Amino acid sequence: MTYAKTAAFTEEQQQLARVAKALAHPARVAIIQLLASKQTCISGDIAAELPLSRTTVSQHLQELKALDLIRGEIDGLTVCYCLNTALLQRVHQQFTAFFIEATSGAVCGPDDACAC
Amino acid sequence: MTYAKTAAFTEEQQQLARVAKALAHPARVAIIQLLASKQTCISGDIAAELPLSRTTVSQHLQELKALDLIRGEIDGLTVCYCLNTALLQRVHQQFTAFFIEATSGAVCGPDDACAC
DNA sequence: ATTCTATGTCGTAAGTATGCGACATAGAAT
DNA sequence: ATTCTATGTCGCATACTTACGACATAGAAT
Repeated sequence: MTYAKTAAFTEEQQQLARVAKALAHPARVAIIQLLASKQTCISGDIAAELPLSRTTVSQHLQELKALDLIRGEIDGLTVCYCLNTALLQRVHQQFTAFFIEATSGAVCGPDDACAC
Repeated sequence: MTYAKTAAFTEEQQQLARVAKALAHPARVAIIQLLASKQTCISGDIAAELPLSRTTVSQHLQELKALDLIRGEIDGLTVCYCLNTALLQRVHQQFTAFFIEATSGAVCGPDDACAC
């Protein structure tokens, strides 16, 4: 039974890790940036703008959609994706809280040394 | 030749993805939180506080160290880890820039609808 | 010198991610 | 009705991650 000690951590830690995982591939970062830049929620044009096959892009989209970071709406033949900005704002707050917690402590030596 | 389209994305996207990947496991989130909470940069005590074997924790530590997010300093028999707060601050800024970019655009319908 | 202890590395097993071609589906166009 | 087109799903190959026991190393303690 490898893989799956995840449950042993706090929900907060799991949530942060889950979102981090969604951002852990440049294609998904690129997709979010694309959706943010275009006013229109482009659909399969996303695939055309990325150096990946349509299939692979579709999978990345599903991963983002599974976390509800993006949403898709069918419009006839095409599908229209857009960012869930409300969720993204909440996630931003979570990350900020984490980083503030992480950077508020004792500082390491500026070069390479621990402050032990 | 699977795996490795990474190079086709911008350095910025790759960098964000790299760090996100480091945070993409609750154990590593927990490690950073632990190091932030303890004043002393504890070493193998980290392993004792996590529900994972010493080996596995060591691997997670190496991953964080590889990105320079944490630093280790040998002190006799024990090793003393601490956060690289300067880097963490820079990373925080990168994430913030990304999230602001992502949340500044057109907002989705509050319920479920795209604004296409 | 020998033993003890804290860490790290190796090897392995099993799960997961990445990437894509081929197929399926379903609306649009003719 | 048939064909075209935009998407999604399946299955596969390969690579990476996670997790851990067993071994290696190296300083401390006796």
